[in-house]
Amino acid sequence: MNEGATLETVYDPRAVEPGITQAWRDAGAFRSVPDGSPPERTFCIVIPPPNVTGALHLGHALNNTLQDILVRYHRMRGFNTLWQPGTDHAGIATQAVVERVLREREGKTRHDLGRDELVRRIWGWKEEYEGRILRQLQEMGCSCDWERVRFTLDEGLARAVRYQFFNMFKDGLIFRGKRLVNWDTELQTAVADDEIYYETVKGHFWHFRYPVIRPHAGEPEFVVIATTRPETMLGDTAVAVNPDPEAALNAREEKLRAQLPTASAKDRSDIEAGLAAIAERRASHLAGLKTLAAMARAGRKVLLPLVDREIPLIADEWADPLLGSGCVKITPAHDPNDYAVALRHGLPMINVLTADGKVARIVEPDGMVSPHSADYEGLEFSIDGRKKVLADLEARGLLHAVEDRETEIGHSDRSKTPIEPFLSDQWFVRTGDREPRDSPDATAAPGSEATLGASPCREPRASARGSLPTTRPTPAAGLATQAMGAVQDRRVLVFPDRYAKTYLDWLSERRDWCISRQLWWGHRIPIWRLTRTTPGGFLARASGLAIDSVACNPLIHTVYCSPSRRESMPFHEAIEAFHADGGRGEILVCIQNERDRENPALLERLGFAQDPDVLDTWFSSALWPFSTLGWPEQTPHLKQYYPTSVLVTSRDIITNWVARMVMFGLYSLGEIPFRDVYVHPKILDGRGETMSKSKGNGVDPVDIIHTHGADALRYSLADMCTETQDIRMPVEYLCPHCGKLTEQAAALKAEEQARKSRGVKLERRLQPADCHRVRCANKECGREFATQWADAATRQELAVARETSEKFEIGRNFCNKLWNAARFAFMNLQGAPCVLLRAADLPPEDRWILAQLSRTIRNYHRLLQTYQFSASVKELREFFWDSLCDWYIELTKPRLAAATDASPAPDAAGPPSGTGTAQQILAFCLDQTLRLFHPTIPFITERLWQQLSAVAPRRGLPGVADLAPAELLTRAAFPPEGGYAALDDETILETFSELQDATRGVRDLRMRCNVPTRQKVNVTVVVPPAHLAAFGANAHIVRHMAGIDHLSVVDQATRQPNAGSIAVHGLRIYVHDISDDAAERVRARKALEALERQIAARQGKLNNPGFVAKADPELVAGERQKLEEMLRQQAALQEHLAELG
RNA sequence: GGGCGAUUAGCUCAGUUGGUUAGAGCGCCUCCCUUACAAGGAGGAGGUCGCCCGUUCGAGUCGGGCAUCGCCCA
Repeated sequence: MNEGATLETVYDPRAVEPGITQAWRDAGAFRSVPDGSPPERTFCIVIPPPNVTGALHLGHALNNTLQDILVRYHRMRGFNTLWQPGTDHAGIATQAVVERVLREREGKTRHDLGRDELVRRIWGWKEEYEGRILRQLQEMGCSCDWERVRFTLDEGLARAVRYQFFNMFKDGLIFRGKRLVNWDTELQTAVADDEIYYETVKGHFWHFRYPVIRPHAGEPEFVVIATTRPETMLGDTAVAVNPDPEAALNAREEKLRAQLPTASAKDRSDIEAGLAAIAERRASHLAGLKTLAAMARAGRKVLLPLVDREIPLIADEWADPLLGSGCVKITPAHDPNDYAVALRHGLPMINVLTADGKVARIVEPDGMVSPHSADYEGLEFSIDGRKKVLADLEARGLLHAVEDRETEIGHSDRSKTPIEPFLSDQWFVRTGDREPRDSPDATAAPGSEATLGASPCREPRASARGSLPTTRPTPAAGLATQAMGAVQDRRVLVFPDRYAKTYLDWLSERRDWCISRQLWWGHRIPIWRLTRTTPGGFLARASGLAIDSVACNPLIHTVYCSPSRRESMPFHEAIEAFHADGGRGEILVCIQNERDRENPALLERLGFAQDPDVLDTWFSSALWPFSTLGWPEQTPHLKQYYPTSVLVTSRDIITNWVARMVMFGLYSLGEIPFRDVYVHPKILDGRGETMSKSKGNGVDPVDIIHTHGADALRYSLADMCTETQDIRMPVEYLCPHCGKLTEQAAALKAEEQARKSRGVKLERRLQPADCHRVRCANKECGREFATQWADAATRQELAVARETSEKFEIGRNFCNKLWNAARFAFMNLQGAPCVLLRAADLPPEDRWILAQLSRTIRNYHRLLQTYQFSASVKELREFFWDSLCDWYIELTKPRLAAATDASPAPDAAGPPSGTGTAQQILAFCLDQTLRLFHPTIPFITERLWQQLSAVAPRRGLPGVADLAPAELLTRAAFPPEGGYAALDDETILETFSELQDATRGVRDLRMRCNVPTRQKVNVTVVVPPAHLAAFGANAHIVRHMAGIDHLSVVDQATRQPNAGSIAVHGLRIYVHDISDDAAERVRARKALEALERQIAARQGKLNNPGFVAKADPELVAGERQKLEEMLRQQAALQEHLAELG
């Protein structure tokens, strides 16, 4: 039976992929087994856990394809391999999306549901999307150990989180402090910077007068300040003026003047306007500001109106003499810049906002409630609060002026409401170094507080006396310094290495890491607190028995904090201290065992309450490389696979995640979490925007798998994955009616136009998620379809379009080519032998393809080991397509024909190369090709491997490549790292290259003269006498590949009429009877002119004494040789022209 | 404002320590359904390597400046 005929002529991935997936699963092919393999023979990747907010898009497809390539490559090389899968709970993102659905579908908030019910709903969401994500990965062919799937909220990972938190708390690396956060008053949570978008709104700039207390002679009675947020004045604790307004203005002026000479015309007018403004300021404000700066130095105060608070006039650079009045009110609890000013000057911070967006009770710095508090408390902060503050100031005659002004207001991405800066208590991980004599409980290093809005307020903390001994040494180098060291001394290598700078720059700031989130979805902070506000707190003392029980437990750690100290101490001592201080301090108890139900119950009976916040998702993610392996247990997996081999990720989480994994790995295990970090490009859509779940421009890889196949997806992504460029991936809708493509970018543009023409004002660029119905761009169709973002009604009405990108045709075409080449081989490999072959006996094309193969194998290893994915794919493709298909298979067709026909090979003039040899070589090359390609395109190669094993079960090159049989390609041996030395042959590579050029020369002439491919031509090749024999031995290659009927190889000949001619590699080739002389003359002249230009250039180079004297002698000799070759060609062409007359 | 990167053919991108006539894929043009593959084969056209200055015998490549774009951080 003809085995090739059992394959369809077109590769159909849908028919192949499910069966292959099943075969791998049945064989347990990806199961990890700790067997004590040494580290250099162990390979492990932990997946960057996709978050369960939504399904995966092409960015994830790229990330996971690259990981799978590395994993399969190492598995085939015989490494003990684990790819650890799992997903991430993504606290805020997941909770927000579930809350949004809740609001939209049921009109409820999370408070209506309560904590337990909301969390139950989020688990439901998680189950759905985790399942979908894992299916997406499996459909892509990811060879994870599917029996080891983890989730960041799993029991085992919860234990790791607890263990880590407990240790860090005990070591004084986790502490509580104040911090300004971006507060969403609607959702009542802090949100991250990247969850805020800014909108320009029309507002006002109000100028107020604050009275100066007891002004001296010559001093103003009022200081004028300006603000866009009048209501925040209730929290003012200072007014700032620039310490040296004259110098500040001068510096600004100088800078502008320096820019002027080189500025472009459009910048020039701006600069000139700036200079004019400075001059005007100098005249109008400078004298006054200098007075105020002097007053600030003298310690003068102003009276804050409405609340009658005495606040200092301070000198600080933050006050810009060009802006407003030149003075600025300082509201540390409600503005990040003011907060930094307050830290510099030790100002008190007064919070005047409640969590739900009302004016808070106003508590003065001395701890007393302001007598004026009742006037404002409870008003909607920026609405009624503002109105009342404005009215009251105006009534007192303190409103100086009002200007119109546009301001940028931050809005929460989640609730679409304005963000308020809000001072609140948060938990932090200290990353900075310790002062030499600091104990774990000491204050953070001063340098760590320099960063704006990122560090807690100074919390006075005495050094710990009598703190419990820690099990771990606590070196002076903090987490950040240690993590930097791992990259600096190259224990961790970053590819491409420029990203090491991103990592080091970020860590060098040693910012404290805020780890608390006001959410319900996540690992709850394992701290129980007792404060005077805790209901029944003072009952604690009475329960002596309970105190003893808690005190005896070694798995709890207690810290007592009061305004004057922070100390670890036994529980019962903390209780005593608390009472001794009259309840002004607080007790923090951390419980290590997450299954401990007893201690929390005891503590709660004593009046303690668990902190309501959850941990930042990145806290559990930072443990991922070892928590997934079983840590804190010393499991066999942890022992075998930690540290892992490489982390594959995208550059946007180098700081959030990579740096933190290194910090935690070093802290927890004393060992880096991975040896390499490979940072891959990002996938951009047709408009150059990164794909993201929120924009809705992400394409589901399963859509691509449906239209193009998993291997096409993988091949295309790997092929596009170059080192410096992000991947541009124009997205298209696949019309469900006509099957034609409509560009997403164009559809968005059309939608924007349509909205504008309807008079809708666009506040920002439309995103694919805004686009629910689209009209097909195919004019013959023109029907509407729905997108994946359409609501249920629209989806009911219109068919939904899949999304795709024509970029994936690269991969689909490639797979089809591979399929068909294999198909051809199978039709010709029946009875292929596997015998000892001697290189010397092989025809040149056989030696050539084997030498090419060996070189390709070697290059592939090198490229993949340095994460050059695109180059590695290119290397393989060129071998397979350009060499194996276009030359070797074409050349062996006559030899192979003998296997199927009874008749002898038609190419009797060829060398004595048997059919069997061709079969053996082809089988071997196909075998090696499948192995080489398997990591990249696993499904099709596995399928073809099975067929190959059926057709040619015994294959290889005995003595050179002895191939052990393997049931599954995925478990077969990868070709060896050094290639096959016995097959390397530089000479044949050079010789063959000349033959290829000669062939191309003939083909070129034929095409130019319109000779059809099937029409044979007669050719004369003039060869230098010395090469006559050598060329003659290989002439069959040119003859066969160029469609030559009669080929004569001579050492001398003249042109016959109507012969086309070409010079190549010192040969002169005549193709007879195809050309008219006139056309040939024109062609030859053009060729001569081009040649002479090159000759002139080269002669110029060689006549340059500098070049001859300084350049590498070998290079100069090479140039000489090339020049001589060109001169020979020139002579031949001139002769040819002479013959043409 | 600071950092990183990009700018090479119509499009998307390669281009190694500076050294042949700067390459590939897609698209385009011509020819070919030759028994593996039209998702293919053969051939071709198409580039002042963003701009300026410098280093060098020699610059797409190294240095400086400018322009435009992107990302990260503030």
